[in-house]
Amino acid sequence: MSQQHPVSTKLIAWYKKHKRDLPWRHINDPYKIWLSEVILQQTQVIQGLSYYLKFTETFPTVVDLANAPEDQVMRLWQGLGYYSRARNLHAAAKAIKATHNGHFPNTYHSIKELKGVGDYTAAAIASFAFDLPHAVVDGNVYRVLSRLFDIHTPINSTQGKKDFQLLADELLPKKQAALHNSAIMEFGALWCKPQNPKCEECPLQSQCLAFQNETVAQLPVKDKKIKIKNRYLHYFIFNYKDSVYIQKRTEKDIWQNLYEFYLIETSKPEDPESLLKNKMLRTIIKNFEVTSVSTVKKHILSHQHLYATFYELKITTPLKHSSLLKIKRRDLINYGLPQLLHKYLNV
DNA sequence: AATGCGGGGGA
DNA sequence: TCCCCAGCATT
Repeated sequence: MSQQHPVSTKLIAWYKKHKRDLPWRHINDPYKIWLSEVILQQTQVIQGLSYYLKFTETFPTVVDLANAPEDQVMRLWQGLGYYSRARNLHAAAKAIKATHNGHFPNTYHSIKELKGVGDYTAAAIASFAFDLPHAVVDGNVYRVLSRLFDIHTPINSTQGKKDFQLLADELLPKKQAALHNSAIMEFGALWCKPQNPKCEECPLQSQCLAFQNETVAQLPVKDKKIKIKNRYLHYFIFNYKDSVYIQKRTEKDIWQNLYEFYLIETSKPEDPESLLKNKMLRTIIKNFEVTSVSTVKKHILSHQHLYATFYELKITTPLKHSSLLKIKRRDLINYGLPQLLHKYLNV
């Protein structure tokens, strides 16, 4: 039986005093814990909170989620980003219904087999829902551990992932896995922050090697940086009476399985004049009246800069196009839309 | 090992 | 601007 590491003892003491009161801290339903963990992947608590409440209210059980149409799930996820999470969530719910008889898997390995569940999320669910001894390693843990032990191995390298997981495992008190995991992540989020960490009032200051060596601000080390791409999106909103036409994004690209208007994408900025002569556009519609052209809307993704223009077109005969879906404009509320479109439409 | 995937917030 | 956020899947 291993003794509790002094660092863990202090983290837990700090946690009991400073922890935030969050909805998923009061439950042990593995389904809801899973939901919260997927929502919080690469997402701050403040941003994910309302989505967690919406999802648990709309889908009280995993079977309710499994039975829902995908469009409803995507619509509910709208605005949260990383939409593969929603698709995987839905697929995993169906799998739990079909192969686990609606009963949430209760071992680390069976949990990790679910779509959208990796090392972190499997450890989180295993510990929070079943109190199994698996150490979580998320962005907070990387930061806390790299500073405490002054480790400069890049956290996104293979070696770094291995090293930090091993270290996290060593620190984990096997009989208080859930408590310890919560404590170290909350400590990273509230005290050992990326900028302006609260070193002066840190209970671990005396044993923090980075503090001693004055390397706190450099840690954690992360290599590579992504290259930003520019994309130019031209959306054509065909208005027929009180209807508009939308299409589903099915390619392996941003916003997969969300809906949008007819799109012409270019690699460079384009003038409305040249664009309206576009061949593809002309094959779809011959007669139209341009009622408005928006300003260029800039939309920032972490890896792409989008420049979008919206063209409102009035048409007098219905369109026939295999991929375009005709819906009432007021029914747009039922479809998951990229935030870019949502902001333009204000729905 | 490298890349793609959202959107919001803080400094 | 840049960085980060309770990461994961694919290539």
